Amino acid sequence: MRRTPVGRQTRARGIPEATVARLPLYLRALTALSERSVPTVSSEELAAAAGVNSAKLRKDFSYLGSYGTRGVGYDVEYLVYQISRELGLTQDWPVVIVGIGNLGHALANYGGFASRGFRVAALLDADPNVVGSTAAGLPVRHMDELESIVAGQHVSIGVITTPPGAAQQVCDRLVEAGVTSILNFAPTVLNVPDGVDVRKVDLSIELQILAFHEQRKSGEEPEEGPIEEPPVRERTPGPVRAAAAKLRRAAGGKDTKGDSDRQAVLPA
Amino acid sequence: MRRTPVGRQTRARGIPEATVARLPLYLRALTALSERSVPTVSSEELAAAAGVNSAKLRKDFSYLGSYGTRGVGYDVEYLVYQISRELGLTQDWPVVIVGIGNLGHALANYGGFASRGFRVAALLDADPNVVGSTAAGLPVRHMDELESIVAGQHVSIGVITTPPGAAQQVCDRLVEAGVTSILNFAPTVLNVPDGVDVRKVDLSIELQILAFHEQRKSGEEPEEGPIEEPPVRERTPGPVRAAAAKLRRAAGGKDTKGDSDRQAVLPA
DNA sequence: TAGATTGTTAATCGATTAACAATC
DNA sequence: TAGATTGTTAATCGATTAACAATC
Repeated sequence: MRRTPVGRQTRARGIPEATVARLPLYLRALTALSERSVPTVSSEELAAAAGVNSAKLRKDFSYLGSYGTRGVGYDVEYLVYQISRELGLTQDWPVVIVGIGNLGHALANYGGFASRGFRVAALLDADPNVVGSTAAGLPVRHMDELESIVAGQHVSIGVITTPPGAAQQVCDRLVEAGVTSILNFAPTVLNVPDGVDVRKVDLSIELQILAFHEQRKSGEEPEEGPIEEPPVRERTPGPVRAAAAKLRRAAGGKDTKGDSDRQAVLPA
Repeated sequence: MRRTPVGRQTRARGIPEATVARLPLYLRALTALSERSVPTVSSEELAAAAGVNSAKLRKDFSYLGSYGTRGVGYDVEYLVYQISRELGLTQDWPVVIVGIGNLGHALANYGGFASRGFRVAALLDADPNVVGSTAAGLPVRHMDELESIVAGQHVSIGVITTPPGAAQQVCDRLVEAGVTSILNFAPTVLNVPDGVDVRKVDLSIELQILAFHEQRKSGEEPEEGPIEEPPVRERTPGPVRAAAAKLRRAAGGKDTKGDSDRQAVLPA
């Protein structure tokens, strides 16, 4: 366990992860208020804008310090600054994107990137046909340059948008080169040494979670197959694969969903 | 609170959200094992492949039922089927993608989409210049067709990849048309009625969370400015905006990071 | 039977929430 | 002062984890 020193003055270190994950949401809402020149905001209003409840917001802010004024609310600009600083956004974060396919392209063009301290230091790809093209005005450079770019530009954050098969290998090279934070879009579990953070963004997982809940909305219980035979449970493992796969394919045809009314969220 | 009936036979309903979110990870690891024709796997092995610890995995599986064999492990094919069914992946999920910019394009081409029951029913865009082009072999259709497509193809899942300004409006139309699950890539908080699920994928938020931890790794405490004056706390809100913004810009220049050794994860 | 591994219990930890005293 | 709203407390809830009895 890494132990960070306790704050010298007021605040104790150790902001809960759940709070850290919400700070960007608050910051976004505050930035919108700031652009509308709103001077102050209450926890109730800000919470509504960020999509959380106000008790949670106040608790979250209490980890940062006492930045509000009782009876009044929070000063928008002041809070924007405090949260930005807490998140480390008052400094510049050069980022490399590895794998310039469709997704890498999309990310390179993503506006929100530059807006908050993040700067695309380089786009990298292993494919000679891609290297030399440009994306978002930047040249795509060859993977061979990874190490020198990371070292030369002090890059500590890498984004992986390669095919899944290449992700671990790319990750290893990034870490070896000195990157200590990785945002992984490839559907792969990455193994990294201690001290390296990995976060993942996974479309497929998100869709599957939605499907889980959707299935329940349409009134379907996935427990036992309603009419069809439930797949035979093979107690003795061994040559059961083919049979099980067959069962799975057969079960794939089942679909009571097409009949249900799309509008009815909770049909009887 | 929605109350689902208790399972008729063995299992009680109500799988914890944290467990649901991990089922796709297990499924992916199991699918890889299945492709390698591995017949059985222990909780220890599977947990390692999925990047969790084995106690958690066994607890998770215990919510689904008793699908393992003591002393042996889990039958890979059988478990693939059970988890697929639990997640609702044994049925077909038509999906619409709204907003065919860089990201929408990338998603349309995403292979993992089709692999697990999800099928792109339509690509939609409001821009006449984009409508009629093709992405991933599918024609981009106009937003006007949204309602008829959702109704006609029983679409219950929508993916929003529009600019942030259009997201809520698109969301409203999707919900009105009958969509009850939304995956939102736009950096906007979406308001939806009860019964509609929203999940969000937000690059900017993920990067900010990484930056937070990265800042701590480089030994920097964001508490009080080390040398610079901490920004003046204006107690009386009002015309403080300009001053605070100025302070914020000034503080942006501060950067002790460039000096630190990229390799040293925990410098003293 | 002996060895292996699951499924479950119980303890612990972290996050959420309502309520309200403090205070502007 | 009266009204409003923060910051904090304490209760509750949900998730994680180690340990081990059950059992293949």
